[in-house]
Amino acid sequence: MNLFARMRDDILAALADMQAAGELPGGLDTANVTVEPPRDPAHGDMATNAAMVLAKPAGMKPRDIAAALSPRLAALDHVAGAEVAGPGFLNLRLADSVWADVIATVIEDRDFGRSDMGAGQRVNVEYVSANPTGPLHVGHTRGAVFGDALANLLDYTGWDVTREYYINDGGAQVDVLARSVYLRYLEAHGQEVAFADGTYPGDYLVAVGEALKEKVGDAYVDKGEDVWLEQIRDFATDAMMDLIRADLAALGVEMDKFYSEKSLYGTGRIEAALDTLDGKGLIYVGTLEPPKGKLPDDWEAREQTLFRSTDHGDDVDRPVKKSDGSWTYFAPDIAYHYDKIDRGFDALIDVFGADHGGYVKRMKAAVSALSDGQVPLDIKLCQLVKLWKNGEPFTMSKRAGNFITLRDVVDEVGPDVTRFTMLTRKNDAPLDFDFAKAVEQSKDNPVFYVQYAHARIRSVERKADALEIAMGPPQLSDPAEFDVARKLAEWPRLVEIAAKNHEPHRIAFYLYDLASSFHSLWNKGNDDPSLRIIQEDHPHVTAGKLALPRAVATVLTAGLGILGVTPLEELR
RNA sequence: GGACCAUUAGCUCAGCUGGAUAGAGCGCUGCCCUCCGAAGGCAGAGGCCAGAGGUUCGAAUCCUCUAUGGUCCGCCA
Repeated sequence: MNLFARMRDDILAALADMQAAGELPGGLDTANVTVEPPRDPAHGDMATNAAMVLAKPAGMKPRDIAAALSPRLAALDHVAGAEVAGPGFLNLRLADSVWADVIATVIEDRDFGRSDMGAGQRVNVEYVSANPTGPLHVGHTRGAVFGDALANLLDYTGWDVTREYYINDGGAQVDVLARSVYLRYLEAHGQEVAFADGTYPGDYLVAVGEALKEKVGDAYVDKGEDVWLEQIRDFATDAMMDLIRADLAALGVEMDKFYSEKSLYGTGRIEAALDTLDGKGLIYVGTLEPPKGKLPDDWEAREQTLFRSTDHGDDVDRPVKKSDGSWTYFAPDIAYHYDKIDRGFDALIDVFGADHGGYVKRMKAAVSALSDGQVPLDIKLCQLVKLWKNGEPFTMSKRAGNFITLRDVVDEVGPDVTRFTMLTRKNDAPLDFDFAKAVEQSKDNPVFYVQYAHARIRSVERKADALEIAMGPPQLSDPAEFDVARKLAEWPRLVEIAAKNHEPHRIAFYLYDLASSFHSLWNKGNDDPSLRIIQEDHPHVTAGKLALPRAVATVLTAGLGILGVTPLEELR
C-alpha cells in the first residue's frame, strides 16, 4: 500500500468526475500530476500540484481548478481537509485513522514497501568484475556493496535479478599473474628469485606457488614458458577466483554467475558480435585522428579496425583490433554484452570504478548498436574510497603490502558496518571511510544510530514479553507518534524512487531519518512518561503503543535487508 | 585540447528526475540532564545552492557558457 499512489488515484478519479461534469475540459494529460509529502509539515500530510499542471492545457487559473477539486477530495473518508495554498497547491490533511491503518498494514503485510514496478523483467547487474590477479581491495569493496544493494533493491521492486561477475581472464594481466606465480613456485623449490617490474610481488601468491609445487612437483623448474604458461595461468586464475569468492563471501556477497572472458575466445562469439555490428555498417578500417593536446611520445598514425561508436553517442570511434590483428580488450567486452542481450535481459546495469569513466560512452554505444536501442544499459560509477583512522590517513595493510584489502576492512569493522558505511554516500561522490568512526557508538555514526533504534525496539519487546503484554491494535495520540507513522508511510514511495534511479544510498538515508524520528519519540518519553511504550500499570495502553515500534522495526529490517545488513537484537 | 563527475551552512554531506520559507550530522551559542528509558536531550544562530545567461506559472534541480576540484583520454584491462 502506497498512500501517495492511492491518493493520486483518488485525485485522478476526481478529475475525471470534474471532466464528466463539465468543470474541466476533456482529454487532459494527467501524467505530470504528483502527490508528495510537503517539505513543511504545516502544509498538511500531502500536497498535489494537479491544479498547476492542468491550468495551462485547461485554459483555467490554477487556483480555480484547485478550488473545484478541493471539496471532492475533502469528501473522501480518509481525507480530513483540503486547502488551496500558494500558487495553486492543494494541501491535504489525512484522517487520524489513516496513520493507525498504516501501522497495522506494515505489521500485517510483510511486503509493505515491496513493489511490482519491475514487473518480473529480467535485469543483469554486473559488479566487482575485478581482475583475477589478487585479493579484492577497498575500491572493489565499494563496488561490491553498491552492486549488491542495488541488486537487492531491484529484487525488492519486482525485477528478476541476475548478479554477475565478469572475469577478465583473457588478457595480458593473467600472463603476468602466471609469471608471478612461477616465481613463487621456484621459491617453493628453494630458489632465489627477483620480482621484476610488471610482476605481482604480493605475499598472497606464496601459497599459490606452494600449491603448484604440491600439484606438479618439479615439472616446470628450469623450463620455458611454452611448457608452463598456459597451465599455470589456469591454475593461478582458479586460485585467485577462489580467493575472490572467499572475499565476497566475507562481505556477504553471493554472485549468481561468474562469466569468463576467456570462454569467449576460440568459440566465434567475438567474431559473431562484431559481425553483427558489421552487418549494421558500423565496422570499418581506418586511422584515428591524433588526440588533441600533448601527444604521447610514441604516437604514430596506424590503420585499425574500428567500431563506429560515434553513431551511438560516443565522441570518437573505437578500435576493436590492434594493428597486429589481435583483439583489443574492447572486443571481448562487446561480445560479453552481446551475450547478455542474447540471454534475453530486459535491462543491463554495469557497476564500474570511477577510473573507468572514459569507458562508459563506448560501452553504451555498443549495447545500443547491438540491441537496436532496445536494451537499456545503465553504468554506475563508484568514486574512490579514502581510508582514515581517527582522522589520520590509513594506508597500512597486513596482507598485500601497499594496498588495503576488502579483508582488512571486514576484519576491522565487520561486514555489516562495512556495507552500511559504504552506502552513506552517493555512488558518484568520493567516500571517506574512517575505521574508528565507523564503529563509534554515537549519534553521528548512522550505522550505530539505525542499529540502536532497532535494538531499542527489540529491548522493549523483550520487556513486554516478560510482562506478558501482547501487542494490540495501534493507538496513536501524540504528534511525535504521528510523525513516526508519516515517516513509515513514505517507505514504499522512497523504495520506488531509489529503485528507479538505481540509488541504494537513498535507503540508507531513509533508515537514518526513520531511526531519528523514532529516537525523537523515545526521548520525549524522558520528559513525558505518558509517551513511554511500556507502562507497567496500564497494560491496555501498552498494548496499543507496542504496534508503532513493531512497525518501525519491520521497516528497519526490510531496509537493512536491502543493504545486506543484519539488524541487531541488542547492542554490546 | 577533449570527455565524464562534482561544486549546497565554518566542516562532512542529503535534497523526492521542476514545487511553497533549501535540510541533517559535526562544530558554535544558550538551556536542560547528577529521581525517570541520558553510550544524552531541547532550542538557536549560521545560505547569493560556484558565477552568468536561458527554458516557464515556478529552477539547487533542466539547457548553454565560465571558473574551481577530481577521474580519464589510440594497439593496459
